[in-house]
Amino acid sequence: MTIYDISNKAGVSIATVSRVLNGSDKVRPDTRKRVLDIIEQYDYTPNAFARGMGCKSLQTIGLLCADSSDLFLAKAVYYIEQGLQSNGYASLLCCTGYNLDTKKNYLNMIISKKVDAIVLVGSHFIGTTEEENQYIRDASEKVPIMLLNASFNHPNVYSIYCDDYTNVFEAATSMLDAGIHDILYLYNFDSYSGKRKLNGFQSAMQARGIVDYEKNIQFYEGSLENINEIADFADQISKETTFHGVIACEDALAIGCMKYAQRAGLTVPEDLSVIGYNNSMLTACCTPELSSIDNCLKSQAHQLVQTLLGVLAGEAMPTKSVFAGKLVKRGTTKF
Amino acid sequence: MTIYDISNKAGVSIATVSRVLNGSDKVRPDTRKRVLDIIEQYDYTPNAFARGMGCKSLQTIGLLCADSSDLFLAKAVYYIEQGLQSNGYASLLCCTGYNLDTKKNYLNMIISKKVDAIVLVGSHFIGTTEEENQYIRDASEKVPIMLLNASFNHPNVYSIYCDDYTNVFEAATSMLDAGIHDILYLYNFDSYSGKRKLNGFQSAMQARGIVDYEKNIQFYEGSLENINEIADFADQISKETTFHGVIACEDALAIGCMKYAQRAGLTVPEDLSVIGYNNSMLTACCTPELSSIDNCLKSQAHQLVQTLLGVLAGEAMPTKSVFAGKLVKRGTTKF
DNA sequence: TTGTATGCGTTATCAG
DNA sequence: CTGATAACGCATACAA
Repeated sequence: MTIYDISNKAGVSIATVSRVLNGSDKVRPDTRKRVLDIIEQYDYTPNAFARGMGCKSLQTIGLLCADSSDLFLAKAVYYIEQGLQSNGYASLLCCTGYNLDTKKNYLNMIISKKVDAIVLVGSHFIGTTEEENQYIRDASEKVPIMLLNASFNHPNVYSIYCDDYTNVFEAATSMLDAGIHDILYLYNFDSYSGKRKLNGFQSAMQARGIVDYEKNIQFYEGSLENINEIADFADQISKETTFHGVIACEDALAIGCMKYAQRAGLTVPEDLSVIGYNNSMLTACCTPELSSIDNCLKSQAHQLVQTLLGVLAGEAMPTKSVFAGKLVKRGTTKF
Repeated sequence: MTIYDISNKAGVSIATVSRVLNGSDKVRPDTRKRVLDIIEQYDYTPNAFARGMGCKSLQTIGLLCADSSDLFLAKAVYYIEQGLQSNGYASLLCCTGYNLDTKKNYLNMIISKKVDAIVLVGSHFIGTTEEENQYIRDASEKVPIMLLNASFNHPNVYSIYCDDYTNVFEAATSMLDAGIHDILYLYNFDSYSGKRKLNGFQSAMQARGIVDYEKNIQFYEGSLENINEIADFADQISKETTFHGVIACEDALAIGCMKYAQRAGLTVPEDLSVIGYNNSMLTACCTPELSSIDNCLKSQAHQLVQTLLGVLAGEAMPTKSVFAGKLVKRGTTKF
């Protein structure tokens, strides 16, 4: 079924069919109805590729996400897709994995599909060196780039993120204020956001004149899926250093530490205070419930969609939208 | 940048450029190199739409998933995408939501993009009536349809699933054997898989001559994200009926029940035995750890990809691949 | 081994 | 309001 078949059966030209398809008002009502009936009858759908050749907007946004099975990223994707969909945009979602070259390839691939804009979901797409980020600059020449939970200064790149630095800084400071000076900082990514969080921790330690805190900064490279493995890791650490508080850059890491505490016969929060990050559903799964930093993902996603719509409408929009997160206090902290 | 620009700059015809692009061996090495250099230099990527017009395979598979933020579905998508990618296929992922019409629209949309096959991730796409499933039959006329965690009899439709019926039947029977006769069955979806699980429970009850078990079958319609809301729900139920065992069709529901037990001062598993479903990371997040039915998602995903590759290669492949799940016993059961 | 010409299914620009 | 026709960028049979 092509537009030609429909035009034949309806006794009109393809131009008229095209007009009906695209909602032009310059079609006589009865002609329109005749065409629509044929379309309905033969269950005709225009060929997306031929349509794409016309070079106009396809009302499609490219979504790039490192790993759709990550709790945080999956939720982000969900919010953004819903927001775009309710504004008439379809989403093209690609999971790139964490390899830089793969990310570049996917980005090029998705641009070649003539998307109206690209959303990079999560901070894994921003590297540290100029060179690592060149592919983003290149892409921004062609379409607007939206960043969720990351920041990057460049024309046609819009950043929406949460002030992770301050969040961790304040959480760490609260813990110090509560008299806990030996804090374990646990992280699992060197992404943009991961670095900001780490810096927040370091600054808080320095500001209070804590020395030797570097030995309590630990990188976990396993999977977040495996809580018991995280607990093992915490157990290992406990043999080399002491800590009465934990700040983790992911809720799963924090819960792994709670499991370690339980195994070691420690009581949370009396013997060990724990703070997670993302304020995910995991916070309610453990006992006591996990205190966690909320980086207001939902608001970020909403702001991202609004900004994107504005950009596409040609309006001037803020290149940076920064949200303040907050520590949601539950049972794993006593302050 | 088009194929014409490249051909001009390289001093060859577009046919030659096309051959280089598509890896034809009928190009002289030095010619190939010249073309590749120009392509590299101008960072040229072929237009995906023009390419798609040629009507051949685009090495792309359409993935439809109701909700990418669902823990189980997100993981399924991840496994499938990885499997396809490592076999040279790109994935087009769409999150449809749970509305039937939306699902139909997405299915048509994705078919119009000339995918080589479609994977319906999760059992939410299979309805009970002939009519509800007509859209799947229609789609199967055009491309192979792969079902993950669901079953549907129709030519060109391939089902990969776990025997949910037996899994729940056996779990319930084990609980009955352990002397627990008042079992709460908690579920949140009437999907294909949801119905099979429920049937398994009902059969087990009937087989043992348990009467009045229907009042202990409860449907939870809230979000799985909110564990405390699930606990509230369980609390409500406990006021109308008594139960010393819980079987839930999702780990999150089971954990909600554990939270209820904790609030009510009940000890798990002494006062209440709990079994979840999916054997997800949540099982390790609670105390005691949750016994859960493993529906071997990873194996299902692997089998799906292998079957799909076979189908696309024109080989005869099994229309049904059924896996046996198993109960992974942890701390919430004493049998 | 390389080049030429045609078709793919739309949209958009003209005429009428 | 409607129709004819030219792009759009690429793949490919057919020629050379």
